[in-house]
Amino acid sequence: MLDYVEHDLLAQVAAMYYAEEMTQDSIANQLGLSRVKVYRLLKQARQEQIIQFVINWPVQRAQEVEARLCAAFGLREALVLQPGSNDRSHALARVGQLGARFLEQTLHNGMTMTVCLGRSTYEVIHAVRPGFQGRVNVVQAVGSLALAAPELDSASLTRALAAKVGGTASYLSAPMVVDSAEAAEVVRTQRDIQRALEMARQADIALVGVGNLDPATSEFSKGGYLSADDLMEIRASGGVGDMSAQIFTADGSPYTGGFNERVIGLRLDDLRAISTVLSIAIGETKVRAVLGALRTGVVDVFCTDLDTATAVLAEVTTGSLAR
Amino acid sequence: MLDYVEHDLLAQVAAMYYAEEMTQDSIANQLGLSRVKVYRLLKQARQEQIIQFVINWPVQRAQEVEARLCAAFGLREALVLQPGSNDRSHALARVGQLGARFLEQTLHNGMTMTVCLGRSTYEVIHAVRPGFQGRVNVVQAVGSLALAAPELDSASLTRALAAKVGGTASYLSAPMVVDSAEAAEVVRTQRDIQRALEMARQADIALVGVGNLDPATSEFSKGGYLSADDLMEIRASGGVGDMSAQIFTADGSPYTGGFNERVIGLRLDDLRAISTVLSIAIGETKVRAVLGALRTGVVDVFCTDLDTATAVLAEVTTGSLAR
DNA sequence: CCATTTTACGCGCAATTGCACACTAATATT
DNA sequence: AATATTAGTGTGCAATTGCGCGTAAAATGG
Repeated sequence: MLDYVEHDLLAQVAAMYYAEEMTQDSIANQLGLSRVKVYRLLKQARQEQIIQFVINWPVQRAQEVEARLCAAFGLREALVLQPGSNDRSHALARVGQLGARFLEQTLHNGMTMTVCLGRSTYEVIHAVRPGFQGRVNVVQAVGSLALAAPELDSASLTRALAAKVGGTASYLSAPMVVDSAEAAEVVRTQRDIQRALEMARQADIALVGVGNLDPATSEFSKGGYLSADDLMEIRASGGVGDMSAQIFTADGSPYTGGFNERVIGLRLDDLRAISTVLSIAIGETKVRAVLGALRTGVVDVFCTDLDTATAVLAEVTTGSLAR
Repeated sequence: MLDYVEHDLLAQVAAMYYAEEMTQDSIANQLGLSRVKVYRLLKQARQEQIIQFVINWPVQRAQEVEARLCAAFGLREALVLQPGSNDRSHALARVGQLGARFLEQTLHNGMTMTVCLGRSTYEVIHAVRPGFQGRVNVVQAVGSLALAAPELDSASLTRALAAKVGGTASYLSAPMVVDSAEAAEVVRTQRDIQRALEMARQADIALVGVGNLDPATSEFSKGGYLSADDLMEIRASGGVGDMSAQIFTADGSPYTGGFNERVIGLRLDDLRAISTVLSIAIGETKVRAVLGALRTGVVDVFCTDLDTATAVLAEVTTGSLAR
């Protein structure tokens, strides 16, 4: 964590440089530092997110599609980003912002929230603006995974979010997947684990991404927990995607092939009991996974972009459920 | 207002430059623009607040003092900024942020809010981050004033806030002060004025600054509405400060010397009826004005810095009410 | 206590940026 | 139609910034 005076200096310098558009040189003179020092402080300030660049995208939501999504899946709310005219490289970041705004609106003092893992989740948390929504208890919803990108892990995200909203972080200090259902049961009964899981179950809000089980992009395979073959087998026996590492089938029921039981984290039933489950996913490759996810009845608020939303709606109306 | 595609381009460029730290050159190449063009777009993006620099100050609130303020004046909430160790040039901006966070927490869909004028108010609005608190109706609380700094006027602030939160602006198209109480009565009965005032009275939240009546700094004298002599006379007959251009005395009662009646805007009684009046003020010169303001019973939430707060509390305990 | 590693600092130069100025196209004015 | 006016665009150069590298100070550890 950052010392108060350091933090203050970083903020000071960042304010002078960005907000007041002073040159690094004059900042250095005024504060009695060398210019290089100022340069480095600025770099650190960006790194530590002391300064954040909030971009006011011209958000256009596709309200008609939102309404159709709500109707089709019984959602409480849908947030569908109408993409910008030009490139869509920022699509995920912008959808993340959309989700972050929802969170900012919804989070209040004293609430508990629980977060899973993945890039979509990361983007949402990243887009949350520091402020004092204050005293939010952030709980890790699922065990840790040695990912290729460690900042996408559930524990990292828990920490990041807690830092942003000035709340406390509660960690689930366990691996995400263990070797057998029996081992998982043993782990789950450990006092600290049990406590963390119970806290997560009591959360007011859950933030979950939707994973597809594509060997090329799935976090499972990147983390080395499941080989491409394993994934293919799961898909062959009906799995289409996961939330919080709980795999489900195309009709939204839990996958019964024996993976879910090995996971330390919230179950689909646990999520269903949470009053506000915010789920985010975009991309052509995730359409079938999203369809399954929405059918689990777990999701209350779904956030995506127009392409994905229309693809999902197209899939559901043509009734092409065949695998 | 800004075209969607322009807005999108500005956001695009700003995102690439600031968030992704690309050089202006590479942005230009990628988007097929000249570098100078990119430079100008960036400049515009800052100007139009398409990009905003959110600085995460290490906010330390002086909770003990907050509690004492609440107790002394029956406030619902007090927000007192503990100043940073080094310079305090940013004090007002930081207090503004504190106020802005409160607003962001408090504002919800469909609410109505009303704003006055002044630098403190400006800073709060400036510090509100764009997002979709959505569909807030922002109403001008007091007529317009030809200020030295036009961006501090009630109408400008109304527009600025409405743009930020993506809501609608309702203007009170009248001068702030007219020549006589009779003229004011005539103006107030005009249909549009009446409508705007009524809407302001129904507001859920009011944002007001506290003015002192110092000829050197007061907006009144800068705007040429009151000469230094007039101000001195008002002070001599008991006026110590104003909120929403309504002057009050040291004990918090309305000033009866015949200025308030000439103002087109919310009266103190109107403000008192609003459930959340957020008031901001800092500075040694405002201590006596603040003291009076807090005694009017109008203010529900007061936001300031530690110096001002302690000075106000010192004043109230020593009982130095003498003018 | 000294050797070794780590951390912090600032010089100097190449890359990047800010901006004055000149130039062109579009629009308004006579 | 001719001319003034304005808005937009690109060139060139000075100012500013980014960062590799050598040096010194502080931490580590035997």
